[in-house]
Parts: sequence; C-alpha cells; structure tokens
Amino acid sequence: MKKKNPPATIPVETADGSFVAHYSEKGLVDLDWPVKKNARVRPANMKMSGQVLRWHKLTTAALKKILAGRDAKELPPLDWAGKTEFQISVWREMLKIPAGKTKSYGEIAAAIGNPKAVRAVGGACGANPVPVLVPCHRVLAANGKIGGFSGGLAWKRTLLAREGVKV
DNA sequence: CACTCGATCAGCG
DNA sequence: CGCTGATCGAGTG
Repeated sequence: MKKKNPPATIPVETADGSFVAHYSEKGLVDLDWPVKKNARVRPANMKMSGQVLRWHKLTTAALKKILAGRDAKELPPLDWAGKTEFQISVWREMLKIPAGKTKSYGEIAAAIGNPKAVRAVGGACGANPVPVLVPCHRVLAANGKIGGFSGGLAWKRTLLAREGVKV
C-alpha cells in the first residue's frame, strides 16, 4: 500500500534562479537546481496544509542565506524516506559543517565511524537529494582538490567562493 | 548472489 | 607527477 503522496512541487525564487522544492507530508524530500529557463513549475493545488507553506518559507530563507555564503538559521524538516542509514549518517554529518569551512571525504567517513568508507561517502554525497541545504559543496578531496559535484562543478566553486573558501 | 563503478586516499617510483 | 591497490556502499542483471 504505497500511498504515493503526490509531492507538492513549489519553486523557490532566488537571485540565482528558481530552485524546485518537493515536499511530502513529512517534510522536504527533494530540491532541484534551477532549471534552464522558463522552468515553469505549477504550484499544483495549493490546497495542501499550511504546514507545507511554512516549510517552504524556511526552505526559501535557508536557501538564500546559504547562497549568500552564510549559515542557515533553521532548516525545514527533511524527509529522507527511502534512503539508507549510511547515507543519512553522511548527510547529517555534513549538516554540521559551518559556512566557510570544509571537510574532506575522509573526515566525514571517520566522523561516522567508517574511516575507510571514503568512496562510499562520495557516493552518498552524489545521492544527496537536497543540495545546498545539505552542504555537500563544502566537502573537498583530502588534498584540497575540489572533487566533483552533481549540480555542476561551477556551483560548487561559486558557493565556496561566497563563503570565503579558497581552492 | 556476483560483479562493477564511484564526487577517495595514501603509498611508491 | 602519474599509476595502483585497498575498501565500502549501492545499483544492475
């Protein structure tokens, strides 16, 4: 009985474009990078609970702060249903990284108790459904190399630059 | 279940 | 500086 909640899809307007947020009954499920141009997303029926709107407000505020190179004051609840414990551990660990600081994949691995799972950590980062809010861009390779980024490497560089991080 | 790949890392020539 | 092996989780057939 997989009641597939029609995820609420709402655009998040920022100076960098319109991100697209997807919410379930439990919280933010997914956040997409700004689509090319007229990413005309239909807010569907905004008949959803005001709770979603409240979350959306938090999402918007947090997103803008991080895009500006600062830490988000508060994040909306994140719904990581369907993900593995390992991935969630990795993401939760990344959430602890403050703006302007960076960690290596190896450090994340060590922090969650699997010092050797560095490759796996990389994989988890790539599977992160909520970029920016979960600062996957603050994770660099051990030797200071920038590594990769699923939303396009350009974003990673831009975000780091705004936070005052040099690569 | 077996096999492959990845946003890694550390060691060695 | 470039190549190789070690290692872990996830996806695929």
